[in-house]
Amino acid sequence: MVSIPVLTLKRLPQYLELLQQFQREGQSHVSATRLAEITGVHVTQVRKDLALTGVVGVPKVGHKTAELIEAIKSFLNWNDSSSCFLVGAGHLGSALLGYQELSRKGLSIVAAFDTDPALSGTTVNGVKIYGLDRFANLCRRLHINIGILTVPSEHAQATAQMMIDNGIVAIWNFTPVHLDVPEGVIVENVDMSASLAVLSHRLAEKLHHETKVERSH
Amino acid sequence: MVSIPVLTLKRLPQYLELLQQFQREGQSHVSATRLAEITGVHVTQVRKDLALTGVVGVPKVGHKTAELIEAIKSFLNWNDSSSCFLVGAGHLGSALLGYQELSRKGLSIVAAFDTDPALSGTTVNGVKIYGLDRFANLCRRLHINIGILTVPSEHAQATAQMMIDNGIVAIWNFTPVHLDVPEGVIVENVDMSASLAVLSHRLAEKLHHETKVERSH
DNA sequence: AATTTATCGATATAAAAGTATCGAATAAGA
DNA sequence: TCTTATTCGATACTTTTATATCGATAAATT
Ligand SMILES: NC(=O)c1ccc[n+]([C@@H]2O[C@H](COP(=O)([O-])OP(=O)(O)OC[C@H]3O[C@@H](n4cnc5c(N)ncnc54)[C@H](O)[C@@H]3O)[C@@H](O)[C@H]2O)c1
Ligand SMILES: NC(=O)c1ccc[n+]([C@@H]2O[C@H](COP(=O)([O-])OP(=O)(O)OC[C@H]3O[C@@H](n4cnc5c(N)ncnc54)[C@H](O)[C@@H]3O)[C@@H](O)[C@H]2O)c1
Repeated sequence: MVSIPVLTLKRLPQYLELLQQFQREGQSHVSATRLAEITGVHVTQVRKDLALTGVVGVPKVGHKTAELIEAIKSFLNWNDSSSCFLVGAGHLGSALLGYQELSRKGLSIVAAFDTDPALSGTTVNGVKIYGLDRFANLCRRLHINIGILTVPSEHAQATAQMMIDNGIVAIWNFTPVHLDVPEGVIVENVDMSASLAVLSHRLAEKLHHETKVERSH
Repeated sequence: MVSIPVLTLKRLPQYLELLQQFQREGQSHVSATRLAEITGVHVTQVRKDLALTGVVGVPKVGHKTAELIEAIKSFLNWNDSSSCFLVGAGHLGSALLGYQELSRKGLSIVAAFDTDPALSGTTVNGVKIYGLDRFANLCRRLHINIGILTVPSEHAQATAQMMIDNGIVAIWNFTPVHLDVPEGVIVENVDMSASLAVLSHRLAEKLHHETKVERSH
């Protein structure tokens, strides 16, 4: 089996976003050239990425927008939605509970869990919040295999372990903690710090450079 | 000037997180070997990454934890905090306003902006929310050059443009929209969709594989 | 004091990702 | 109908990133 480059996987949602916009605008066809121009990704790269989803384009016209959207969605398994649990309904957790788009990306949060007794029993955006004591039972009964981790950093590892112990095999980790998990368990980190690091360094570089240029005049 | 690999920049916060944990545990020294073991990054890679920050280690003992922390922070410019504005104080926006750690990563949100009149004048976690009409004036007066973008997708491009028009040169973009900006403006996307895409595909792959194995018995 | 061991840091090799080139296909215009 | 322009998709090439190797160095051990 050909393994898909991670970077391709990461670019696909970007194409998808654009394609959906094009579709709303009523454009029936889109060329790789066009996608490349807008995203800044090299044309050849776009072609390679799209090729992996199995679509074929026609010369001079490109790809059928609808077909391409379907291809990407089905490739990412974003067509039918997977149920998942969220643990840690704090600032970030409740933002995610209120994030409508998730369902369009194949993810449906069916329940949330929090240690805070004040939150227990409440509902955020239609999702009920339970105490942690309910986790094991519900998780096994509903055969949940995706967990969203938004607890404070110091509880990240223990919470991840609890998830795994109850059958969760994929963790979407929003904490900056590196999770130590058994082989076979998928951990995907949403690394805001990483992104901020790039921003900070780039900006510092830019400002520093500008100061130098100014001085030299 | 040697340009720093993006991937190095993205790994640095991960090391930093670990180092700070080690420091709390009272470990005065850390070796690249150790960091490699925990993060899963190859030792040689860790060494190269650290080397870029200018630190030097000593054989057999590694690096001084405190020194390494300082080196990374100063390299990322996370020592002194930059002021920034946040636009779009909705679900995600207010989560970020409540995110204490930001200040430890060199970022200080000094004001937020939202079109919703109900939010105008309120305070979230000590940060005041203003109407958009106040943006231009405040932005210029305070010489803000970083903007956090958390408005609904359909307003992303226009809001980004407004930021740029008022002197913002770096945008931390949480929307899935590809922003079209003038040269010189830094855009850093926090791409949750990208991350989710990797998770979804990996999981689908894993589950599919397991089903196949089961069947073959 | 000599030896072992763990680690560093430099250099070399390998793998992955990105970019360029080119022929083939197809629609639109001459 | 023939030509031209545009796009596709395959292959070759380049650059970047990751991994392996190796000598040097400093602490710990004999
Ligand atoms: N807030 C943000 O915008 C943001 C951004 C990036 C990363 N993060 C990360 O996300 C994580 C959560 O951040 P936050 O700002 O939402 O924190 P928070 O304190 O607002 O929310 C954490 C929630 O988890 C609950 N909780 C605590 N221990 C728990 C446990 N063991 N099991 C279940 N629930 C538990 C708390 O009651 C609270 O409701 C942190 O690791 C943070 O670094 C947050
Ligand atoms: N909620 C999440 O967890 C989450 C996760 C990932 C990405 N995002 C992205 O972040 C963006 C915001 O998501 P959200 O869930 O916070 O949405 P939201 O609707 O909860 O919040 C948006 C806020 O922006 C304000 N707003 C609207 N137009 C504005 C304008 N022109 N200028 C200033 N403010 C304006 C609204 O009043 C609202 O308060 C979206 O693009 C979404 O895709 C959200």
